Amino acid sequence: MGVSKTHMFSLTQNELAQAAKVLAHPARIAILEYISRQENCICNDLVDVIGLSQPTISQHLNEIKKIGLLKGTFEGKNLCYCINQERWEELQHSFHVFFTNINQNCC
Amino acid sequence: MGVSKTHMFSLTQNELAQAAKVLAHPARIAILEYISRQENCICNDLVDVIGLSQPTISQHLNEIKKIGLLKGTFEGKNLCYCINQERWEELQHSFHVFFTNINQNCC
DNA sequence: ATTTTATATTGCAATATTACGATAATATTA
DNA sequence: TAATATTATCGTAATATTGCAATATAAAAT
Repeated sequence: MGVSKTHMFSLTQNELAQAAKVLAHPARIAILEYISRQENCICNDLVDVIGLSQPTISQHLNEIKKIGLLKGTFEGKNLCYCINQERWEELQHSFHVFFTNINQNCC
Repeated sequence: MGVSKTHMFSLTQNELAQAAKVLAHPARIAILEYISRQENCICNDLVDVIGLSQPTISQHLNEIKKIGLLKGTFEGKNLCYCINQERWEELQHSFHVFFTNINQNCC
């Protein structure tokens, strides 16, 4: 039907899937990489760098924000997006656990 | 428009996004976790375990197969799905590089 | 050869995602 | 205050994803 039956799965499974969904678009990968390269974290040239329209970039940023990966000032001019280090390491850990816990000794 | 403008991004960015997309559904996380727990890699009870219909499971398995994460026998009865260890470690490495290369010293 | 068992494919409906133009909102600058 | 610059939101169109019923396919068992 197009609706993910999230209730059938564990919280951990859903959270990992949701994080993966945010990374599941090259624009969002590119945005995260670009923000991380900025010294001063003023990211108002994101539109020019990525090459998508301003509303689209805004939408992607919102997806990234929703899982808590960005922190900083979000209002007005000269807004300042930065990677939320704690959240970032949290996700990194989740992916790491997932990848290392998979047992591959078969076949 | 609903089409990802993949041509605007690097191969690395697209590949990571594509891998993330496969992990972006709790059913596929659950499927991978279940397969990895099986000793003998005979996975014909996946439908009962996951709780989605057989066609839906088949579809999800196909998504996982498409990025080379599964190997084994794929035809007929008693088919045998297993994690492709090499591919798995390749993806693990890609995610690891992505997570560690992000510079967070800002704000 | 027919039945049984297990997976794949097709077709369709419902929902989600991606993208952008138009416009609104907010803050800075002149 | 008016003009400018920057981001957010709304509305809409196109495409993708998710899920299942129905059906097809393939191998094994009877």
